[in-house]
Amino acid sequence: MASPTVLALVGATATGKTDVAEALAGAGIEIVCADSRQVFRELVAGTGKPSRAALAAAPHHLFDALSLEQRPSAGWFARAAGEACAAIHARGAVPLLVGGSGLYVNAARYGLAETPPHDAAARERLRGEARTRGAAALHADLARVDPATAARLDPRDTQRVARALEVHAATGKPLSWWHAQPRRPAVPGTWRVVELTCPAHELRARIGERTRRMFESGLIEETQALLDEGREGALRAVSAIGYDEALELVRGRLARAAAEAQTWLRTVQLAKRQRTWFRHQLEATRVPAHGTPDELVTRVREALGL
RNA sequence: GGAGGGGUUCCCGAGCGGUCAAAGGGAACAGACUGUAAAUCUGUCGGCGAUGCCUUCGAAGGUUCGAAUCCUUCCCCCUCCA
Repeated sequence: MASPTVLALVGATATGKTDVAEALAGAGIEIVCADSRQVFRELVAGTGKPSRAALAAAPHHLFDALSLEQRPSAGWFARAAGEACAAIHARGAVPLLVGGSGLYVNAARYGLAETPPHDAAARERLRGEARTRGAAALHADLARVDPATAARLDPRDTQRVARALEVHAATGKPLSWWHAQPRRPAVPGTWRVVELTCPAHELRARIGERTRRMFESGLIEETQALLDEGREGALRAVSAIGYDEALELVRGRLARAAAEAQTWLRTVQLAKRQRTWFRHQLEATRVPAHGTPDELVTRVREALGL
C-alpha cells in the first residue's frame, strides 16, 4: 500500500495562506490548523482564522480545539494532528496542514523526541531558581548533568536551559540523549510542503491592512467580551499579538492608534522570525505569493502536486 | 521683551575636558531553534585598504597638548514671566 499523502501550506503571517487553503479545501482535501493561536476557540478576529462560512463549507480540524485556559505545545499538536490526519486518511481524503507555526509542522512531519511534556510545577520552580540564583547557576547545573546540551545553549536562554533540566529531572536521562534517539513522524506519509513567500516590504503593507481590519472588525469587541466573562487572566497568559494591545486599549492604557501601531510592529517582527525559521529549518517548495488569487492557487496546486 | 531648559550617531536618551565612534533602550539586519514557537535566545549596528586611520555630538569661530563636554556669536525648539 502506497504511503499516504500529507500536504502542508506554510508561510509567515499575512502571506495569504488561509485564502489559498480555502480555495483548495473540499474535494477530498481537509484542512488541519497548524497555528499556535488559531487553535483557541475564543480567539477569532485577531488570529486570521478562516471565516465561519469557510469552516462550515469543508472539513476543518483543530481550529477551536482548545479553550483559553488550556495550553498548546508542539507535542500536543503532533499528537492531535496525528489523530486528525489518520482519520482523514482513513476516509480516503488528504490532509492539508495550514499555518505559520513551523515547529508544529516539523513536529508532525518528523516527530519529537519522546521526552515528557512540560510540567507546569517544575517550570515554575526552575523559573524561580533562575530569579534567585541567576541564569548562569542554572546553566552550570545543566552542564553537570548534560554537558552537550549546556554547550549548545546560551546561559541566558533560561527557557531552554530550564526545559533541559526539567527533562533530566523527570527521566534521569539528559536531553541530548533523548535527541539522539530516532524520531517517529507523528503524521507519517509522503509530505509535500509549500511555503508561501512574500517580499518584506510587501508583507509589511499587508500586515498593515490586516491589522487595521482586525481592529475594525471585532478584535476590540471580542476582547471586551472576554473581559466581561472574567477571563482577562487567561487571555493575558496566552499572550496573543493584537489581543494584548486590545486589552490595553479597552483598559484605557493605550490609545487606539498606539495599539494598532504596536500590533503592526509585533506582527512584522513575528513575520521576520518566521521567515528566518522557514528559510533554515523547513524543507519546502517556495511559492511567491503574488499574482491574482486564481493564479496563486494554481501555482500552489502545482507545487503540491495536485 | 525678560528668566530658564534644551539641540548627541535612524529614533528615544546618557555623557558634561582625555580611558568617547560616544552608556542604555528602541528600530533595523543577520542568526539559533526537537513539548511556552505569536515563545525564548544570540550577533551586528558611522565609514574604511581596519590591532590603525578618517568623518560624527545644531552652525561658525575660539580656549586647550587634547573638546560632545569650556568660552563667544548665530540658527532652531520648549517652559515660565511680561
